[in-house]
Amino acid sequence: MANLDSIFHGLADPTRRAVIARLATGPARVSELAAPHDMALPSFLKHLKVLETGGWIESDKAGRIRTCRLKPETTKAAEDWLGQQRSLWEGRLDRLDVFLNNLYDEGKNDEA
Amino acid sequence: MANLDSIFHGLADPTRRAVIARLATGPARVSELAAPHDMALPSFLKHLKVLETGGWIESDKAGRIRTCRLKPETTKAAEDWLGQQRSLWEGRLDRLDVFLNNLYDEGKNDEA
DNA sequence: CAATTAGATAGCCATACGGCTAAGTAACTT
DNA sequence: AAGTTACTTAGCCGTATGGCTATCTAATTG
Repeated sequence: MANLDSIFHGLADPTRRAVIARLATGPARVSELAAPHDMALPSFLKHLKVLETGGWIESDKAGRIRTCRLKPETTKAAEDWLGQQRSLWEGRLDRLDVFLNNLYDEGKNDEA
Repeated sequence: MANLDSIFHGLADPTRRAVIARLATGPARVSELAAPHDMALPSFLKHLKVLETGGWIESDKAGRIRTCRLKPETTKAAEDWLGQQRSLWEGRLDRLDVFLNNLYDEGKNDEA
């Protein structure tokens, strides 16, 4: 599995996110992926390379056609990391909740 | 809201992810955030700046102490984008499912 | 076989990134 | 008032990024 640095670096560019979104709907050849993007092919190929390094895509070549497809498990790695932060955060809210409930309970004790 | 480029760029570095993870457990001052990281303070401050640009953190200063806290809504922006790709992908699987079911139904027609 | 197509590679360029040191400022502490 | 603390700013340095053109190879097509 690619490391988180290269996974997130893959997402930090609109061209690359567009490629991922396109490939999420199914495989495509290089020229088809490149077509919507107003840049020279070698520039675009660098983006594909970054996506490959990040574990977002894989490809193989038949004749002169290279077909790329998404590796959707990489999405999971990214989502997992974000989810862990969320649970840290929500755990914190939980503890705040406990804290506030304790305050409330103490208030009730004061009333008694 | 920060754009997706800067949001994901914020995550593409281990120091910055560690800061986010730390802040997910609660606010902290700059020196406290910097302590675990073996780098000069100005280098570390650049990372904080990247996180601020990416909408991951905000801060304010009381006396000479700057306190940073997480902006957890930014996690949502990142998760939302990933979720959209997932639903594209899963939508594709759904359509594949429909396709396979159609094949199966046609098979039944052949039997009849 | 000649021409075209699909992609790959090499290398140039400007800017961004991620590290550093040195020096500055503002706020406590003594 | 002097010293220390907590950042802050300026600026240098090497590498990475993201764009380009020119050129190359391999596979089809005519």
